[in-house]
Amino acid sequence: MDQVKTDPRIIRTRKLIMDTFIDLSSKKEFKDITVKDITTEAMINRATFYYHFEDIYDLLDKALSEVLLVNLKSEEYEQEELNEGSLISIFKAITNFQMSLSNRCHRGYEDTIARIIRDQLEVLFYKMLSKEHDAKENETLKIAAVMLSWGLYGASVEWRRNSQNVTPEEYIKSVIPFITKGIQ
Amino acid sequence: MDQVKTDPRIIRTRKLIMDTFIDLSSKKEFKDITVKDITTEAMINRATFYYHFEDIYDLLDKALSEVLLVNLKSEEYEQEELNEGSLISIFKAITNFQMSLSNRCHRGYEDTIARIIRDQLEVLFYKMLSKEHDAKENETLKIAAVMLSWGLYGASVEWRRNSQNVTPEEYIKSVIPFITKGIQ
DNA sequence: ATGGAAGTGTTGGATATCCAACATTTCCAT
DNA sequence: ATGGAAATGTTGGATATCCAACACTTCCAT
Repeated sequence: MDQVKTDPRIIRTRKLIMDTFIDLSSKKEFKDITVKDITTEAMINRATFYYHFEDIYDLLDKALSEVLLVNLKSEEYEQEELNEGSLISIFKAITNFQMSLSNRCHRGYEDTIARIIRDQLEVLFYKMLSKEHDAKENETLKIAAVMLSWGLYGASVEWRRNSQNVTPEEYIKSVIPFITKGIQ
Repeated sequence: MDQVKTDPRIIRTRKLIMDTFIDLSSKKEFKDITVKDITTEAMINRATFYYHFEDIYDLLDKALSEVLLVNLKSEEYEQEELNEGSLISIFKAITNFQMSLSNRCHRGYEDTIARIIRDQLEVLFYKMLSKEHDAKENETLKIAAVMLSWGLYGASVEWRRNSQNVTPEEYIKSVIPFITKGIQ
């Protein structure tokens, strides 16, 4: 996969920072977390933080992406077809992730988080679509991926707001034919 | 206390190595643990191991000392007098430590471990004795510390072998007058 | 408004850790 | 016994991390 393996110090330090950040996130709101908080708690130098991340928003971005990736178990999906089964489990992963976030007070950063989720979904959908379609449809596939990611994300927001009385699976299942077979 | 604070990287790495070692010790016998095992598990470079420890015996030495120190809560005792109360709790610490070790298969290394325990005790006793006696008795105090450490250690071995039906406290309590007031 | 305390990013030189390579020793199957 | 595989220590150069210092911004008590 990776031609050059990354220095173990880098893996160690990034994990330390991210874990500490996620840990702190469950105790404080994001806006009250400073870079110094993280670095002292993680026992790494503040300068080292800036060696790995541009700023604290960059960390938020990467930390959430990582957590979401775990939920999405991306490598597995990339092997799969884009059908009813995989769509349902992706949707469940999204709602799971959002529910887990809601315990961790990131109030005021919904926009950032939403963008991160959609970015991840878009990449994933694009990969899956590419496997089943010709390369010359490239631009079309990208747009399709964008629409799918916004669409599924929007559905998850709607579900969280109004429909938690039904399971995510039930919620999304009925509309899947419109995705796979089109609105006709 | 420490005039120069030690580099956080050193603290981090030593802890990683020691924790990994103690962890491995509960799964394998000491003689089957290699330096490579430890370093790969701890995700640090083998060369780094030799930067901190002479060899694996040096690690055993330092790791056990550290664990024992925690049991002895050394700083606290150093404040205290050498009387019935402190002797009892030190004895309890020793037996505690030995019982915790016996779960961790260090078979064949009793001698090394015994030496480490006695060394630690000797240092502690010497400090406590020095506080209550004149500096010019120095050499005598050192010998007394040696005898106390061997004596208490020996008692703990005996207790472990033959007398686990009584508590360590009961076991040692009766003989304490011989220590504090002499055999007369 | 103003000054000071705390947070942010950045820098250069010091130090710890990594890595690959090497010679040596230990182990053990044949 | 012998040869090869694995473990041990060691080394030099590359890289990540530390630290102290700096200029700059943000906040907020007076």
